[in-house]
Amino acid sequence: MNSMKKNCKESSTGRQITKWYKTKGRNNLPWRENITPYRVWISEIMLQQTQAKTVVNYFEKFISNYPTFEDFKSASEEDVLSLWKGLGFYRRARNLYRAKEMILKKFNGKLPNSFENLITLPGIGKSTAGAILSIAYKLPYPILDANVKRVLTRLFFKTNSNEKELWDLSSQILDKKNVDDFQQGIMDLGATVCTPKNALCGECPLNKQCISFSKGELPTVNVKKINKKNVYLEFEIYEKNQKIFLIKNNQLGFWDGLWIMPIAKTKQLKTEIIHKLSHRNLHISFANRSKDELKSEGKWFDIAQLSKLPTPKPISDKLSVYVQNFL
DNA sequence: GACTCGTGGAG
DNA sequence: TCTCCAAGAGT
Repeated sequence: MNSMKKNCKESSTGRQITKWYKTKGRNNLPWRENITPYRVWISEIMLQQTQAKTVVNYFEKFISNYPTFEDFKSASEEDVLSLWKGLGFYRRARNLYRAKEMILKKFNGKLPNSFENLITLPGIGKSTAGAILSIAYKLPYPILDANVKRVLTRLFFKTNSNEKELWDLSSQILDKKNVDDFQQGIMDLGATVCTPKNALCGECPLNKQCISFSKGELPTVNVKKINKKNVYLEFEIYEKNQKIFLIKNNQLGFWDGLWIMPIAKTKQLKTEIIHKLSHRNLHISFANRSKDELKSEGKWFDIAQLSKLPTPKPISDKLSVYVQNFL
């Protein structure tokens, strides 16, 4: 009896979110137009751990290259990485390629519409599967991204909440009859109203039932402390006849699959630039070398090719100097 | 279950 | 400048 009452109240919360979304949601996000499973899939992968604003340009560029799954079929891993250049978390791009190959081989070229099949695809976990099922197929599955987590922990005042509890809450408040709008709504609510700092509680449609709001206090969240390591890298620049020599990286433990310059085996700690990764601070320097010293396995690239080549940010920046001079 | 993967926005 | 943190998944 008690749980029935609870469910009733919670699904009304879901309807309030859906209602709020229809007038106050973000209505300028490209993946919300012309919704297809393919477009939802691409956007959801790009949006993992990445703010919507950052994704917009990458999504539009990707879609203009591959408007439909049919167009995407023949893309190579390198093609996908090129379109991912600068977006970060490049494993997503490689997994997107692998997933595409699996869809062709195992699912007859159609993105699955069942949870069990979706999560077998590389790069699609529980939350992304839930988003695809909800938004593309209108099936009531929960999602639990950073926005939903924040909204739920505050709404129900869950201090140091555990994942399972939040997944249960996410399932319970679902507006099953309007899952697509509801899911986008709860994410918008987290992104624009229930923000990490300076939340706009006065504008929140849930403020009357929000425990945190009534307490005038936010639940504590456990913050992971990251021990950042300093890494010193000297890149070797080989140039001849308007060409630059690069190697496909698989040795650093990050930037896998991207093209970089050969790395010098120097013990001298020099720093031209500091590039910050999520878990390391890279102290980077560059050294001009003559091609006689070249020993690495790699390829010479015309300078004209470099702008499209998948390279990590600091390498792209360095190479852009050559591109500028070349033009 | 802790750790790792990138880059940029925002305060 | 510095810190937090983002439509998470894989190992």
